Amino acid sequence: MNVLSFQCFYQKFATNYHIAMSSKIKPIKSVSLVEQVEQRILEFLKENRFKSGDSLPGEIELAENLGVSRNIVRESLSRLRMLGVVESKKRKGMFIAEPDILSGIERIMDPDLLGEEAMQHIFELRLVLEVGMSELLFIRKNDSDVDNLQEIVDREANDPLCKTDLQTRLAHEIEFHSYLYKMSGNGTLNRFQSMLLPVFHYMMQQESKSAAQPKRGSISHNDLVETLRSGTAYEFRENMRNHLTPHFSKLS
Amino acid sequence: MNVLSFQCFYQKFATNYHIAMSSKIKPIKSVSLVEQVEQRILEFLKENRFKSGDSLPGEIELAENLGVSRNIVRESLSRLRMLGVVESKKRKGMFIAEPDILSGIERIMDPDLLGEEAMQHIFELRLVLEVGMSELLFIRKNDSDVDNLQEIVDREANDPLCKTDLQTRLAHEIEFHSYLYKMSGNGTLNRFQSMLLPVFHYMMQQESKSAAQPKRGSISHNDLVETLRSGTAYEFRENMRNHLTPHFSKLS
DNA sequence: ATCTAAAATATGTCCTACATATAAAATTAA
DNA sequence: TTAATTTTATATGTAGGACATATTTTAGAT
Repeated sequence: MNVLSFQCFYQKFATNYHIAMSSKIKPIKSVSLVEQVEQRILEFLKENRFKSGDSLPGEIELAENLGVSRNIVRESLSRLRMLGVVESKKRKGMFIAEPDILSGIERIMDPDLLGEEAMQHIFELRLVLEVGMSELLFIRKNDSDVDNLQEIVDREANDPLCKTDLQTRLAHEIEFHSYLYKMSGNGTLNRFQSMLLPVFHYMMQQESKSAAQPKRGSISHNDLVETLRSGTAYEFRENMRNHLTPHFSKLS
Repeated sequence: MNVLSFQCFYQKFATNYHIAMSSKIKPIKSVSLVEQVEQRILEFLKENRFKSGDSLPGEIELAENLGVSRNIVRESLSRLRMLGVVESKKRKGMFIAEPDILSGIERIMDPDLLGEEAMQHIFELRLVLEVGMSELLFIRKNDSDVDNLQEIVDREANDPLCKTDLQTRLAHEIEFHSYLYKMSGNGTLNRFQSMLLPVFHYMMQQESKSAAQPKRGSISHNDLVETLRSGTAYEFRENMRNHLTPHFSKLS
């Protein structure tokens, strides 16, 4: 299917150059043309429900009908391309694609970019996810998963550096928990966790630096594996909560 | 602090117009200049740790030193602006800002844009969050929160339409659960949930359409409020899990 | 009919010019 | 001298034209 008739889409955009503000006070931030066009295109794509693969009008046609320069349209499309909403091929044109929920997050999930508050939120989010994830794990776990997890735990237990080196301990910690996300069978959740690692790593170091008490919960990784093998989702949830107690106890 | 000395940043970018592929096979997707520049700028911002508010070089200077046109730089910066990594003022130039983790998601969280798999992942994610959220609620709840929640539940119980109209039932359902996120004290989590609503709404309608059995768990909203008032985080977690049983039971 | 070469086309990139807003400087008024 | 006002300088915002590049389609040759 090809996208035709953009009439409703184009309506009176070319005439209204500036944002309309009938009787209201002037807004603080005047929205740039790029943002307006971006929103306009997004709304259009939402209203008419295009299938992935449908083709869009060319940039020039869009620009002419919207009454803006091709540059503006290109900047808007560049943003949508980043989000995965559209794709473009050299001579074919632009197509609808299925957006990637995490493509935006992926770019900015970094301790050197995010603020302290955002990182705190993310760290809490991680705790929430790991406790709430239990049900998914029990629905989708299989024997080889548990075996692999057991192997990870054994490697950790036999690593002599684990007692002394924080980095080593962190690496094992991350490997274990990462595998849980993988087992969840939820690709988005799994990818999110892997993106979250730098922030997680940063927060853990901060934590160990300030408190100087890397006290662990009474539930070990090994206990968790055992619960996963022969326990219930309900038990695993509470054990995970217990395992994460050192982190929960720092919240306020 | 002003950003000076971009030497390391600019290094041999102007010379290498195309991506280097020394001995490897040609990649499937040749990365566009915009993406390269976007990545380069992001890396630069990560490596040197700028405070929010630091000023960046102007577009023209960036373009010249990177060996690309101003258009390319502008498209890249437009993306970063969308993510909230940078902000720009008319005569001042561009500044570092604290990125918004959810700005990308906000734009695409729509049933008409996302694919079925993505929506399934998001729906599962919602279940995970609400079960895992319990601890945050008990850490941050206060009396007025519980009262407000009780009021929401009472309104639901006294709404006669609740028995017959699916939309009404959904509205109450959403109001209740939304308030829980608000109570979590985690702004990012709360905003995420509000963005998630359209997808949630869509999935619930799909569910009620297919199964025609809107059977509820044995735990009601009223039970959850009571648990929140005088129970423990542990009890609330399990009650919430029970409340969501109709949804969990459809997973595979 | 098959393979090959040329043309057509939409995106990708570059360039120049001007519009616009606003901080900073210069000027005038009190 | 100080305060208010006007002017100027500057970086982003927008416009439009030109060419590069890749790839589909068409035309042509074997």
